[in-house]
Amino acid sequence: MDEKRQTSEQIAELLVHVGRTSRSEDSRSALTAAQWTCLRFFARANGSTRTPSGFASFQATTRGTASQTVKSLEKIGLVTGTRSDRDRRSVSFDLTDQGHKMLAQDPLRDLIEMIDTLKTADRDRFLATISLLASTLSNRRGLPAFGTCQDCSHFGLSGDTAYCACMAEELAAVDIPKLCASYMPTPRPQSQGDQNGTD
Amino acid sequence: MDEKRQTSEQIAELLVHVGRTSRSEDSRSALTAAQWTCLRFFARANGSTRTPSGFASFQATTRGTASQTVKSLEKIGLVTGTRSDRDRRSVSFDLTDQGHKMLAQDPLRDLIEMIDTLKTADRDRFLATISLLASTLSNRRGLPAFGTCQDCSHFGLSGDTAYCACMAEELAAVDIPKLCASYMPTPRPQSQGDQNGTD
DNA sequence: GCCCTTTAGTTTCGAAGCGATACTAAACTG
DNA sequence: CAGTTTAGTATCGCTTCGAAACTAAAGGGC
Repeated sequence: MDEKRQTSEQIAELLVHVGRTSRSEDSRSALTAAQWTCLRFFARANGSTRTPSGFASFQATTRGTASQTVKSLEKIGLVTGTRSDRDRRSVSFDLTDQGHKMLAQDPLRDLIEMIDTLKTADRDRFLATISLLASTLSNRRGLPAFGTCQDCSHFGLSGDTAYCACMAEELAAVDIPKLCASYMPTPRPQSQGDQNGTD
Repeated sequence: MDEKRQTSEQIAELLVHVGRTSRSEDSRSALTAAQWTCLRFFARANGSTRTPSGFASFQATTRGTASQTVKSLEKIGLVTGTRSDRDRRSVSFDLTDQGHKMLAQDPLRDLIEMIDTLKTADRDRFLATISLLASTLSNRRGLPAFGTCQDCSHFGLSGDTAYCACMAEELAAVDIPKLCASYMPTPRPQSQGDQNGTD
């Protein structure tokens, strides 16, 4: 009983600790933690989501702060913005070549490589648990969930073209595995499909 | 192939995200993230470790910064410091009653309760994986490891009294499950470090 | 068509956190 | 008993972030 509680505390603290130390190795990192997160986010979010507002809600910060972060990345040439045609207020950002080059030096690489060395089964279980924690946490906090289009309840296939019911439009193939701010989790029937391929 | 890499990236980002959103719910939290971490640390570290220096190395920050954080907690009455008799330079901090009361509202509670609801097997596996990640990460970064006395290689039992080979003294029962800055992982089969105990 | 509200994005300002530096005092070294 | 190391503190300046005010575009109702 108290044993359980202590284990949970330990896990929580380790989670925070690992997250914290992974974000920006020391302060001699090329970018700040917020800048890295933004760069990563823009690399992984779909067109209508990689905007200042999208990043603001992803980071649970204000639009003003998010705008500053984006602007700083634009100033050093890592991202470029283009105004949307459908909505002339909206600006969508893309990584430049330099941006991609910088992303290759993401301090998170250390952690990622370390996770890569885990056994496949361990990694999958770990992913399942942390996903659960993340989604439960964010909707307990009232924060919007972020997920990929392919996992979204707005997602549909008619023939061989993907479709987003939320945008009410066709979905480019490249956007299917990307993050979307309008993500709605599909009611899921508990995970199955074990793959017993060990690493 | 690339599937694996993508899973690892996803895990790493979720880790950072969960850590980040758990640390301080918004900014209307009573304390800052650093203050919460300090309070938590002082609640869990043993007498010779819950000092400004101990917290500094735990947080991988400077002693100056750590000192400020501690001072701010002292000013609002959550911790009190007492000078050590053995070393008159050193100050050990304890939580006051108010400090314990505050800790009960730790924003990390949310996450802890959530982890409590996991199945025991899942929780244990999760702990094993994240512990591995945390320790690998910290010694890749050259950061000192923190662990409990009972898991430490300096720990010993002679009869029914616990003993710390590092401090060269008896260990109070209450300190056995606590964090120590002088923690040395017990040699796992394969690790070959210098056993030069003095630092 | 026109007004009113909402939303995307930006700018400015003030507060707070943190790192660097310099300092005091106590403990070790030889 | 000098010289060095270590614990802790105080100060300064930079950076970051949130709050609030603002512009401009879109939507809604009539």
